Amino acid sequence: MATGRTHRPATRSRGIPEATVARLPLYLRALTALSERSVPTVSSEELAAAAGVNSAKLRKDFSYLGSYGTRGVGYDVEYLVYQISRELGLTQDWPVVIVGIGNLGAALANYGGFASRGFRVAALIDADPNMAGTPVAGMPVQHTDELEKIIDDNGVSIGVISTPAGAAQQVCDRLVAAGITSILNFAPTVLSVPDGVDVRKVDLSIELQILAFHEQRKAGEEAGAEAVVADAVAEAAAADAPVAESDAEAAAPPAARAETTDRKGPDGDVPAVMPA
Amino acid sequence: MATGRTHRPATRSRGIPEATVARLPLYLRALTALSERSVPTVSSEELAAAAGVNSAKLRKDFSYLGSYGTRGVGYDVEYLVYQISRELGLTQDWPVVIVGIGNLGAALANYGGFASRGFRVAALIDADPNMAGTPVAGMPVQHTDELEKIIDDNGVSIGVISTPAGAAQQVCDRLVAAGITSILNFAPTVLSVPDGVDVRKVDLSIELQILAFHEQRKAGEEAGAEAVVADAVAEAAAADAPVAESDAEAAAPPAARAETTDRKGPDGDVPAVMPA
DNA sequence: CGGTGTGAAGTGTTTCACAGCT
DNA sequence: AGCTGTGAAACACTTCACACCG
Repeated sequence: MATGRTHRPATRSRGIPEATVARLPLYLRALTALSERSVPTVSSEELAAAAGVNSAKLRKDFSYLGSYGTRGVGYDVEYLVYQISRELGLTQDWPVVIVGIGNLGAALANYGGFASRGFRVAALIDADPNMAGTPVAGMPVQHTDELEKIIDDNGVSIGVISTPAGAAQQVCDRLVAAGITSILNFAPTVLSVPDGVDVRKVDLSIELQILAFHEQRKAGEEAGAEAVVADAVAEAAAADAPVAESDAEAAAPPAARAETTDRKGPDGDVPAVMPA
Repeated sequence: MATGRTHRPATRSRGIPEATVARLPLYLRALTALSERSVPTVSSEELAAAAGVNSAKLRKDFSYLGSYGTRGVGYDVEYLVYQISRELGLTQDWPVVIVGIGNLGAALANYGGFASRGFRVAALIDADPNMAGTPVAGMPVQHTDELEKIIDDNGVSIGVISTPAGAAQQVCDRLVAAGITSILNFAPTVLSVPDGVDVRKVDLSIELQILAFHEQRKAGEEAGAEAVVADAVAEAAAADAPVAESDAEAAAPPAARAETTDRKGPDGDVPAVMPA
């Protein structure tokens, strides 16, 4: 392996739990909406409902930030918006570069949610020379050759990778070498980065796969045969006992099972790989 | 609030922990890559490295699926690919509809990662009548009016929402009414759905905000002033003692007060809100 | 040996429930 | 009277470390 990636000692950041940090943006969004409606205060119950969490969790989360509420009353909306923004570091301006201006990159460049939260798209970068100069979201696409210079000139510390999987690691290496320390990766690949560099990934197909898993369970359950079916199969297979049952559409990959090795597996509808 | 949403008893899915389910797609991707290179077997160590997790976790994860490895040898790649695919429900075909064909919707429609994993885009739907018929990713966009019919005709159970935030809940309600039970939401809003409907969300700006948080911490630390600063403030505030210190850029909203790190500082004062 | 599978220990997160402030 | 803030209990997930087996 290259460097120690996966390494996420989770920014033991002095105190705020990761799980809480991940929810702060959610609270902030809800609060912002309230603020726009000029609502002066909210109770943990109301805000929790708006953010889609339960109130105990919300109060516990806020307790890590300090005591920003008033007992018997609730929280002051404006004050909280400010405190959370500050905690998240959104009171400062964060220039970001987006590398890989395909469909997704363009979507990101046009995404209003960035600009509205202290993030400023400093540059759009693509390896295709033909794209250079083409305006996307009112901004000319620049060539990869400029990458280092752009990052340096703008003091960029956050990079977004929306290139095809094949180019991601390479782009990542250049970003890191150029001084970037936080990366948001949309390419379906595991990136290796040195310690000290933070990587978060968003994988569209993974989310769908997780949904499929639950969807499958639901189907199984309502079909009368408790979700136990798939289970029994798995266990039988594990136990190596040839599944005698007939009620499962699972278990025997054409020629898989006991003898393991050999064929490509299922009918052919098994994945087929291929990254974005 | 409407129904009991947020409700995620986490599909106590007869055993497999949510955290494990979320990693299965990762393993699957790594395995698929190995499979293409015709690698017959992998050790937990190797596969873990490829998937970006540690080997103990991987072995524990696999242990929930059954005993699919061979001691002293490792795992059979093809066999594991099949087992994981089956567990995730990818051996069957999942038709999905994408509602909201803007930049992001188009990007999703073109995303190869879907088709390659058993997901089939059954239809692209948009509310703009002018888009109807326009081909996106080789497929004509259909009007929202057709939504119910499309879902019914194709037996769709998974929907992707990539509309603006304002339209999301409404679209969601229609999807649910039409029989959809799993939703992948890209709109920056909390969706209310009845029990039994699964929602996963992907919020681009939230990911960036989390990165900003960590980035801020890094900056603070290397700036000599340990991250303890913010802490002292929080604690002082909690203790309710009016922060007498001078070294904190926190505590006072509207007319913020003493600045330490001084960085961009709250010159503009309290944020300024405004959502996506 | 080498590497899986897994109890047991360790760590992190959520939920409960209520004391304490306004 | 109402709602926050928070210990403590419950639960979930991760890591350890080693027995066991091919």
